[in-house]
Amino acid sequence: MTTTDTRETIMKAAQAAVQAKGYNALSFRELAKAVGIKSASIHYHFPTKGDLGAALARRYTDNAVGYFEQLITAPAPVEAIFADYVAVFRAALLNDNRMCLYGIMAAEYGDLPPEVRVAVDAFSAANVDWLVRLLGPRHPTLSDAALRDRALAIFAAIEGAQLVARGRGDITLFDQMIAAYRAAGLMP
Amino acid sequence: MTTTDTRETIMKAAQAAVQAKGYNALSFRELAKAVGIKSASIHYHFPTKGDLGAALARRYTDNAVGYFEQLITAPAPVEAIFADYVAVFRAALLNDNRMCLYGIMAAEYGDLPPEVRVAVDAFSAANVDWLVRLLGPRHPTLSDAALRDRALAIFAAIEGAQLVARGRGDITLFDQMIAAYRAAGLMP
DNA sequence: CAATGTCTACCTATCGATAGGTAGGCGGTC
DNA sequence: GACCGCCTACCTATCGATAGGTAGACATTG
Repeated sequence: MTTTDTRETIMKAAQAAVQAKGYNALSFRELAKAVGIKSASIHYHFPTKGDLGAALARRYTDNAVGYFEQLITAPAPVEAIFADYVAVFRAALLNDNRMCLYGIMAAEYGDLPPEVRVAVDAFSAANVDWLVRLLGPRHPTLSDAALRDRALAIFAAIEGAQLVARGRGDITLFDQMIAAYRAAGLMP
Repeated sequence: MTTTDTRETIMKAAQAAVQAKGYNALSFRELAKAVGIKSASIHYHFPTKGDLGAALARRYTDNAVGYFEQLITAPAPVEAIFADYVAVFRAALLNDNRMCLYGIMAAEYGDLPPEVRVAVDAFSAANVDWLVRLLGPRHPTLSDAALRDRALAIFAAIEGAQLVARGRGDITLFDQMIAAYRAAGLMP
C-alpha cells in the first residue's frame, strides 16, 4: 500500500469516527484496527493526534470549498444551488446519523488543540463567505455587515438543525426544520 | 459537609466541566480535585459516570422547565418572555464561553450511555413543548404539526447560534444571529 | 553489475499518564 | 452500635506517544 493510500484510508476512517463519536473519543488503537495497521503506524503519518485532527478539518474544509465552488458557478437558480448546499449537511445524517465534522468539533471546542481550532474556524468562515456570495445579489439593500450576519445565521441554523435532528435520530426532522426556516423567510 | 451539599457541589462542578469540554472529557479525578474530595467519593454519590451524566441532564432539564414555567406565567408580552428565554442560552456563553448542556451532549450523542441519551432527549422535548405553548396563540392559523416544526426550528436555531458563536468566542455574534432570525421572521 | 546507502512504511515492545471503578477502613453522628 | 460520608490503596484497561528494528524499493557509486 502506498503512502497516499494508507494516509487516505486513515483519514477516511478517522473522519467517520469523529463524525460519529467526537474528536475526543477518537483513539489511535481503534483507528488502527479499522485501517488494518498498528497504532504506531498512525503516528508515522500523523505525529500527534492534533496533527491528525487539524489535517482532518483542513481536508474537510478544502473538499467543501471545492464542491461549493462548483455549485455556485453552475447556471442554476439560487434556490436550487442552496438546496444542494443544504443537502451536503443532510448527507452527514444519512451516513449512519453522523454529524458534520465542523459541528461536532465546534461543540468540543473548549478541549481542542490550538491547531485544530484554527482549522475548524476556517470551515465556518468559508461557509459564510460562500453564502455571502450566493445571497448578495438577492439582497441588494442589505449592508455588507447585515448580509454577513444573515449568512452566519443561516449557517448556524443548519448546524443546529443537524444537531437536534441527530439527537432525535430522525432525518425527516431535519427536513422539516429546513422547511420551517424557508417558510419563515430565513433561507431561499 | 452534608450529603446534599457535596452532591450539589459535585453536580455544579461536573456541569461546568461538561459545558466547557464535553461529557467525554469529564474525568472523576479532575472533578474530585475541583470539589476538594477524592475520586472514590464521587462514586459514592454517583456509582457510574453514566449515573452522573444522566443526573446532570435531568437536573438541567428540571431547572430549565421550572424557570420557563415561571416565565410563561408572567404577565408580559410574548416578545419579552421570548427574550428572557433566549437569554438563558446567552448566559451559558457569558459563563466562560460555555455551551448549553444539551448542545454539547447532543453533539456527543453517538458516544453517550443510553441513560444519558434519554435524559438529553427530554431537554429538547421540554423546550419544544414550551415554545408551542408560548407561540400557539400567536399563530392560530398554523396546524399543530406546523407549530411543532416551527418550535423545533427555533430551538435548533438557537442551539446552532450558540455553537457557532462559541467557536468564534464572540458573544456579540450570538446576538447578531438572534437578531437576524428575528428580522427574518423566524422568532418573535 | 554488484555492493552500499538511504528512504518508506510498517512492525514489536514499552513508556508514563490517566481512565472508570472497587474493597475495605476510619471517624463522626444519630 | 449502626449508618453515613469520605478516605487510602489499589485494580484493570486504555490512552497518546516513543524507541528501535526490519523488509523492501530505489538510487548511487565503484
